[in-house]
Amino acid sequence: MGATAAQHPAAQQTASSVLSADFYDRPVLHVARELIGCVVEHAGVSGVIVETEAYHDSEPACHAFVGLTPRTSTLFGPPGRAYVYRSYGIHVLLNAVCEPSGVGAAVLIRALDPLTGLARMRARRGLRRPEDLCSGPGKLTQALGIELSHNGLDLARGPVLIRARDAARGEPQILAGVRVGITKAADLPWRFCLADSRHVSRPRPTLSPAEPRPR
DNA sequence: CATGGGATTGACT
DNA sequence: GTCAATCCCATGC
Repeated sequence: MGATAAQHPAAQQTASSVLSADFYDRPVLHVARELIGCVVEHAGVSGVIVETEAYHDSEPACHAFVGLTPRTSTLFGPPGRAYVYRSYGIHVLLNAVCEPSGVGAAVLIRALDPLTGLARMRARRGLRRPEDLCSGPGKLTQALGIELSHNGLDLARGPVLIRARDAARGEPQILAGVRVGITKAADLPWRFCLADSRHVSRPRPTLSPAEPRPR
């Protein structure tokens, strides 16, 4: 195969098809990168994923690092479910659970490019510029109406859905960098952003190509 | 049962 | 640039 990794079969579908569990049943870093360009939808409100981060129970920034507890049971459960939790007592964050049952891993959805339901997003977020509606993990759950009650639900069955990338648009240009807002394992370059997107969350950090060229 | 710490955001100096 | 809001949950007594 070429320098660009082959795409997972579950991602090679029409733009409207929902990603199935086997898409998520793979190394979380692969899923995090390939979720860029996919679409998150809830009740007709949707956006294109432009920023993700990977978390894995082998590193201390991941909630699952502490092992199986009531909180982490979703993370250790089957792939393709939503892991939704409250952050800083205020915000709700959405993740996609990855890797087989028994492994605690997930992709944090950090930013969307608003696609449909812009009026409802503005109603929930207040009048904002389009770049402010979904440019952060707490912002996008508010814009889409995602709540704690969605924790553990199947992302292939809804009400929160993730649809495959539109293959007709070609491979997205993806940059990698360190994760945002964590103190442990802060050096891992497990953040992925769509290059050139104006909808990425705040610090537009120093990012490097996700798939480095041979030297 | 008490405590401490966040995978953030928006308002303010 | 600084900082408070606010709640779930892991941990320890």
